[in-house]
Amino acid sequence: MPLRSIKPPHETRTRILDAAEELFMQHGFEGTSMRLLTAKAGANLAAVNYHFGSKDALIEAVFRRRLDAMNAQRIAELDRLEKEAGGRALSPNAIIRAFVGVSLRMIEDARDGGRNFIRLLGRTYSDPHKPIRALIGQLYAPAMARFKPAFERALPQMPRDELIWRLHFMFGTLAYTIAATDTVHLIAGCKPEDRYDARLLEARLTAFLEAGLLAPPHTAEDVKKAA
Amino acid sequence: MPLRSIKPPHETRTRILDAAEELFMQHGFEGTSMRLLTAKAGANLAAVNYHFGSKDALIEAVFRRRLDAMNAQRIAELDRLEKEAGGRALSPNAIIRAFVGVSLRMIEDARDGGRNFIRLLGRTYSDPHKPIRALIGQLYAPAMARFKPAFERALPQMPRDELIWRLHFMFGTLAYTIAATDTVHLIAGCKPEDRYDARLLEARLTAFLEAGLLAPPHTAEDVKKAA
DNA sequence: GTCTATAGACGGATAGAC
DNA sequence: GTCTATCCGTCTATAGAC
Repeated sequence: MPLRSIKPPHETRTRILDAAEELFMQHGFEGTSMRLLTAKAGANLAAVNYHFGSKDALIEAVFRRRLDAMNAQRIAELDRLEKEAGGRALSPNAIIRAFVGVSLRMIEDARDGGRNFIRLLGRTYSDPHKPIRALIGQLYAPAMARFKPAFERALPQMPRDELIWRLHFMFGTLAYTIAATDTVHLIAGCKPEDRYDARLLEARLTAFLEAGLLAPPHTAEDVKKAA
Repeated sequence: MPLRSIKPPHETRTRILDAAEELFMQHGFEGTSMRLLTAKAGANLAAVNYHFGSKDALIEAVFRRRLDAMNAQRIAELDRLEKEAGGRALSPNAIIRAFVGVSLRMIEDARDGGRNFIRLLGRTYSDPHKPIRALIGQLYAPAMARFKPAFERALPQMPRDELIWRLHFMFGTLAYTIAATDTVHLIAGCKPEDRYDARLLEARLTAFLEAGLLAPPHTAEDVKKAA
């Protein structure tokens, strides 16, 4: 058995990606220097350029590593549900769970750093930087193309533009929840005990999102009241 | 009438704050240099340190300028509603509108730059940087202290921990909505026409939030399903 | 209050030895 | 693949003239 270097748990490339997830989450992309990052990864400063080419390419690699797998998991889950249902339409509740469950379960995944990534992802949704937006949009496209028709089928009576906005709101609630779950104390005054119990959080969030998705449509009067 | 400098519409201090809102929104705090910022403001590089002391102090001033007024407006609106209602409890719908309306109306306010601030605010909610979090929490505290009891009174039957989570979700939906309203096309595939009609957006968002707030509580079975 | 000039630290990226 | 050394640009902040 060959001697292994002192460095692992993982290879340099992997350690850099792990460090990047944590530091980008904490300090943002521009606020994270390659010096700090490589130091945290136990790698040399030049290693980022050797393995990824540039800082920007590293950022892209960070998202590709996880998002493709996450969205594949969502689609597989939806496939499974539809197969189980035979020809019957799925409930909105089940479709919501298939989407949000993947993210929420990662909150608990402290072992391999999924928790860092999911929080990074949550804060990146509200980053207006164009290349980032384009990348995120591209990586989500397959899942969106699969879930939107599923919701349309589950809610055939809902106007399409209303549905789009409600999916948008749901997406936003999820994004904020995964980015800022540890700020509930802003509202509570103290931290609830269950904040990292993914199953309880999924039940709470799904109840909220399902009700919002199925809300009665707004009326012309509601629009007038908003003056 | 004395000759005015070529520089105004506003004073240097104001122009710096306006430029800061726009650039911080676009590039984040760390991604915005004082060189670019003062250039955009038509001011000298040294002006930031003269007027604010440091970059960090400028960041704080950017939030103080708007948030105190916004939250005072929210509280005044709630005062007015309660006075109108005499002793009767307010509807959750009305309380929600009093809170979200202030933010949503600013989305349309391109004239004095409120739109830039509101988008900056939306993305700052998911910034984990501790001093920023502390500042935001501090500036929101008076409004939170006023709105939480109002919701509790409107929903006396709802368990307190459930209410806290639902307020948290509502806060998050609003944050994402104001930060990323121009990304609906991610879901839609094309941009809806009404994205900047504040009244329509308020009606849509309020319908969603009210339903989520009033959702039936999750059951023990829901938690089990989330495995 | 506004300017120029500059200090002094830090940024990403690369060349070239091993 | 990994290292050291270094180029060169940018950063915040300040000193001091006007």
